[in-house]
Amino acid sequence: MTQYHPEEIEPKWQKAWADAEVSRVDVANPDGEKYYMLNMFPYPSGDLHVGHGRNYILGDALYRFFRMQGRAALNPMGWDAFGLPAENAAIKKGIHPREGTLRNIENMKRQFGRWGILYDWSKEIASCNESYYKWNQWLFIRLFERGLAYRGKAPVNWCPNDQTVLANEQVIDGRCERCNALVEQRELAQWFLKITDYADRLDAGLDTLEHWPEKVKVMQRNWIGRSVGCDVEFQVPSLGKSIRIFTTRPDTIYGATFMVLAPEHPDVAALLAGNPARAEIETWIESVRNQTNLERQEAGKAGFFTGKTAINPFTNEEIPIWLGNFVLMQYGTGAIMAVPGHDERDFEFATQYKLPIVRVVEGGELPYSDKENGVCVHSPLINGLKYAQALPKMIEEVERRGIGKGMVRYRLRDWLISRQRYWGTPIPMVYCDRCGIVPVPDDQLPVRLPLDVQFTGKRGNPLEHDAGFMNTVCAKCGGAARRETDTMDTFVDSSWYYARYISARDDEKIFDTSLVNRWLPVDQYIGGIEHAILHLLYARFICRTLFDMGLVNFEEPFTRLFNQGVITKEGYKQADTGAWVTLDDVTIDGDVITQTSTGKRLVAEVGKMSKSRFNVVPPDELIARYGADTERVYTLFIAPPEKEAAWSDEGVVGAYRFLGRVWNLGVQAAASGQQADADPRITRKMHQTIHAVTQRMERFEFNTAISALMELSNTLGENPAAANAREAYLALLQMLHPFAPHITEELWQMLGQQGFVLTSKWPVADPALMQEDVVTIAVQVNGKLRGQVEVKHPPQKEEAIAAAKSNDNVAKWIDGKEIVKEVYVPGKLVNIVVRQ
RNA sequence: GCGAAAGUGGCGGAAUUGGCAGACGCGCUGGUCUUAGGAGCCAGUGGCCCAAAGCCGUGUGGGUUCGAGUCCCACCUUUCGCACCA
Repeated sequence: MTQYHPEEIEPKWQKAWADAEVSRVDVANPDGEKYYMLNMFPYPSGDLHVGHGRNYILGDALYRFFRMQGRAALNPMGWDAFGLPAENAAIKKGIHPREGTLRNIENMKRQFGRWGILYDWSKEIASCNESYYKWNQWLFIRLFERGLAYRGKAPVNWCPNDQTVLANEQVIDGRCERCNALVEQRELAQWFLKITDYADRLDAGLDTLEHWPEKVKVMQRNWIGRSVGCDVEFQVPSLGKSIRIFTTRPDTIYGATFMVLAPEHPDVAALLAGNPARAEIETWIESVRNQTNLERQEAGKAGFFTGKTAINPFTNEEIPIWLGNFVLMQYGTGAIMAVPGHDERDFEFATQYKLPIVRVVEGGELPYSDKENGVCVHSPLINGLKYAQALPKMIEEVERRGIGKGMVRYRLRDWLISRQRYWGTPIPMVYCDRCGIVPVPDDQLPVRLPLDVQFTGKRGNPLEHDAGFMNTVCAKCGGAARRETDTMDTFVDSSWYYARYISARDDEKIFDTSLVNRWLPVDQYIGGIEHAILHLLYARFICRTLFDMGLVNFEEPFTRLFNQGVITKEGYKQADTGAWVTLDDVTIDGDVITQTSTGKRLVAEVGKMSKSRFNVVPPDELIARYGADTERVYTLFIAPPEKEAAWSDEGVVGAYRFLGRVWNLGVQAAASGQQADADPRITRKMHQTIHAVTQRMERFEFNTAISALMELSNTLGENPAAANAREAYLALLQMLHPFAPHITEELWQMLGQQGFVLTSKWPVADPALMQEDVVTIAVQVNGKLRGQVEVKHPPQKEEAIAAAKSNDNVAKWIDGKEIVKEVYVPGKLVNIVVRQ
């Protein structure tokens, strides 16, 4: 009997699919109803492990399923190819970022191929290629023209030793990860995209995303942080001006007993004039300035009285103006009215500094901030009202008096896209002494990244030392000018790539609007939860700007979103130092785990696969031993795909055995054919399985879809020579194909079928044939299971109850007792209730 | 602290609307084939006494119901997200 040799058949079918260009889609003339599915394009880090595989295998299984369902499925892939790691490798190992990146891309493409994943490579894109980043630059200029790209000041992490800007992840405990120097904060002029202009639309749009995980929408909503309230001016007589505050609770304004400003507030200097403690306060302000928000919070609330007062416009009382470390300059106006009776933070501050606390809302213990039930008191204009009525009334009054207006504010800040880095899209702007900031004209795009540069890791961005790049002429006046040396955040690259796939080779325009409108939005987007906020929010933002430019006719780029869970595996670390240990250095003896080389005690910890934990499972070895089909089946069988799942080396064997059994059934069927009589169990099981698997595929229940296929295979194994086994076996191959594409193609061919399984038509279940002719009914007495009876299909109530009562064991429990009630659940259960 | 999700055999996990808890697989036990088995095949496998019968059993405690893993209330644990945003 022929043995199952995955290493022989897998390359064969990978080549056959490639030769037949099975995954290529003609977007202008699709063959069927479009289905655009997309895996988030990866950063080409070089080596994929089985944890990464989950994402891509899942996508490929869906892709194959939808194709077999007759959809024109598009499944493109590309590379998020710019970014810091490649530049770090250039500094550390002397490999040019481009060279390293291209090499990694080649390897990852090879790995995708070995997994049997079908992408339409004719549409491949890599963000580091000119043909892509040219359009990134083009898009940036369009945003600039619309006032959505602007320059502003922002602090950066600066390493004084290396003379360079550091990303947050390069700062470890406040020090440079490379040279260990203390990192400073520096203010630099940088490019921003005005995402805040779209805050309201991005927030409202979330409500239309029915097929997104609730979790992701909540995270985005929190990030946008929409708050409705109003601004109010408080007069400061000693300064002869007013200070503006923002509040979401103008209904509590009668309870505002003091005011607090952020230490960075512009009026602080004037307010401190004449304060005897001024020097001390200024020292404090300086120390707070150097703290991050987190450090401020950990320090606890602190503040100082400025010595000046403001007038509460509703009580007309003088209230003290304080400075406080808990008030943030970046939000609202950097100043608040403090209502300690009805705000926990204000309450804490007031208690600490013995400031007056008054109640203006009745309903509970102070601080009381319940907006649902609280009722206003001591607030002449709104007494007796609840928040819902008091809020509009107070806003109206504030506006009538001309001391403020209703406001909606957001926590969302503008998107800082400047990176003082080489390996990214150059921002296509020029600084001219005469004309100021001038965009590079479209016909001069792309602004190319020079390839011949030195990577030292010192003196900042290599582009700043490249005279050929820096020096240019102004497009407006023709005079000498200097190029922008900042490059773009790679999230810009990924904010619109899903549209570029449709026109990946178009050199004339960013994409073909009519084709993009035909294929987008993406029907199914698949990726990790780590992109729940930034990538997905930026993509939604840029999509809206494209909509406003008339380039697309939809505002939401991704109709359905799926976040796969991570794959974990146990790693081992030293109990005392916490240092991770390689697997080959671990000795396990019952519950005692020791490090072989040192004899130290180790502890096992299950976590995400990563090189630093030495717990990655490389697919190459696994595939060499069991084949890609086994890895695919196991990966999808291991757990529901959205859940975290622990990889088990033993578990893989189960998938391998299953495929081995499917193989043996096929070999048997091909050799002997079917001589025995048709087995009605097989036909029933086949239709039941088709029904179950189809439904489970649609619901992403791959683990139970596979278990249904195992059941069908087990049923076939009980009677492989039945005359109807072949038909059921072919259906099994088709349904197994999305999970195990290679073995199913081989067996399909072995059984003399024409064409690919991939291009065959997904089987359809006949409900009439699913029906069992004998129905097993569970019998309970007083809700406890006491027996089972069989009745003919279709089951009748009277018949079922009569059969139940005549069951020996059941009779034992009801004899001589009064029957109170007989419950019948059609086709499933009888419950006889007797008086005890 | 706030918000969300989840707690089921030794393990991963099944169980549309409340209706036979533990499908499927791993592991384990026994058998079989074998020079050999970390391969294959067959059987068994929630706990309590070997079996039958029975009793117990889905984080804990209550409740609703003929019937609860599923619904309601309170609590415990874990994971994730947010965390001075006025």
